[in-house]
Amino acid sequence: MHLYKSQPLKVYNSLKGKKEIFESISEGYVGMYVCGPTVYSNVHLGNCRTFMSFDMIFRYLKHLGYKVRYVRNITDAGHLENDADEGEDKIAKKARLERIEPMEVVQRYTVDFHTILQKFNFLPPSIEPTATGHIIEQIEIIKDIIEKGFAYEINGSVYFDVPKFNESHNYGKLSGRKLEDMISNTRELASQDEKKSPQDFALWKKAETQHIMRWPSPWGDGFPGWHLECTAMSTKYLGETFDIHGGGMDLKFPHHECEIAQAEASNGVSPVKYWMHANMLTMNGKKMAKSTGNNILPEEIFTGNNDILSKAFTPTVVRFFMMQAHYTSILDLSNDALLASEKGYSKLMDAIGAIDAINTSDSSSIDVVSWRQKCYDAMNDDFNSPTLIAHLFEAVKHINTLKEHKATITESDKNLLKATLNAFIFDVLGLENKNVSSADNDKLPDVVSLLIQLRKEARDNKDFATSDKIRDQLAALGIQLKDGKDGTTFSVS
RNA sequence: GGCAUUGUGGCCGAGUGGCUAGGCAGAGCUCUGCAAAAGCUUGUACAGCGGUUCGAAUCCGCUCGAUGCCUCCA
Repeated sequence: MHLYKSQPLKVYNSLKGKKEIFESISEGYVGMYVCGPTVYSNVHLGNCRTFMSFDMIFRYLKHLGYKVRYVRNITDAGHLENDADEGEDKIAKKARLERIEPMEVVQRYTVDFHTILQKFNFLPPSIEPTATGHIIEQIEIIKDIIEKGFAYEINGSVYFDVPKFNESHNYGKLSGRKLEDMISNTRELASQDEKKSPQDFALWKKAETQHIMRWPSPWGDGFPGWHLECTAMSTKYLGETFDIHGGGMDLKFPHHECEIAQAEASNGVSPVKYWMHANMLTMNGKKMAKSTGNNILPEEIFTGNNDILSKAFTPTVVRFFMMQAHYTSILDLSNDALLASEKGYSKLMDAIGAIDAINTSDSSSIDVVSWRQKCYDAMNDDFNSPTLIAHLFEAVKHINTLKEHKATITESDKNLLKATLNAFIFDVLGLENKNVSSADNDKLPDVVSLLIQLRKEARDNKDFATSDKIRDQLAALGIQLKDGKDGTTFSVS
């Protein structure tokens, strides 16, 4: 019944720097935590790629039969500007600039985040907790860490004592850094820093009087450090040790390194069995940055409203484009790449739509069973979606060959082929079928069939002026007719 | 400067120590009333320079380039 028993999965563990056989801590169950967005502006397309990678991973784990608890947080406090005036909270800053309440900022961009993800056909996580909803838990962890001697309070703020922690633990094991190197590479700053060591990081920050996002604590009014929320929420919902922790490559250090330190200091055990990091998205070969203008919002792709694009692209085409690269590779977005993906996606959907009409035989000239296993092998190899897609196009070729009666397939193989394609394309990759007509135009197939019939009659009478008129005018409406061995089909673009 | 990831044919992108990735674009053929679609055929790719090896794009070293990070603090 459970596929995971027959389909051994390997994942690349950033902590070890190699692929490992995936064995969940509790058989049949997977706990997965992914660092969610800081909701102070519209969700970045690069962020979407990270979350989409983990959406696909979530989907495949579920497909394998695991019961997955997927926790993805919303950071609505504590994430400070690192290059701004005074280390202001990103959300508080936005609120100040727009003269609205911080929670209005949070609400606006949380809604934006959910809207975009829905367009991309994301599955909702099992739990989507917020940092502000877990202040009490965070304070408890800080108390615990202080008690164990790995943190100190000074002037109403609490800092994690990294050198102390490093004496008995390994700070830097995830990012491959050594504390000594970090110390020698740190610029000497003017010594007004209240931290004992530049490597120390804040668990709790004292709120200055003008700081509006503040909570009471044993150390006075303040707010939690950014790294702490993830430790608090992952521990609360997934336990002291859980299976998978994911996030963007950019969070590896310091964020994830600090999470490990906090959890080990507090619980005495390493929090995560498999660390997984998704790689970055670039555009036209360069990093995406608002400052250089080399940046694009998801909505601008859906509308085509951006200078680098020649047209609009649907969310599912963008999703297909992203799935064509491995999640650990840098992916480069460009108009040409999206155009190529759009055509490939179309071809895939046309094949899906053509399966039902295929005639079956007593024997198969296609080995569907081993093809299916190749699809699983690809996904089992650290979620290799691009290789999976290569295999899906093999199936496309098979389907088209069958359509031309140049191959044969049995009824059961045909059903297996169809079920496998549906499972991987829609359940695992999360693509949506554009050929499935919506309620608004569900009469379209009948109408087009009528026109196809009229065109056939015209062609039979050698009235090519009429037949071409039907074909060309439908094409102008975005409906393409395709003449095949068994008559004419159509697709809508 | 340090750490990490990375550099594949016109474009996007997999992969392995010796055996086809795949998609898009291009070329030829088949089919077709003509197209389109589809099928078949077609590409002296693996940043550069050394090394290991019978053999490396795949392992090692160096060089060059790309991407991320270098800590809540000016």
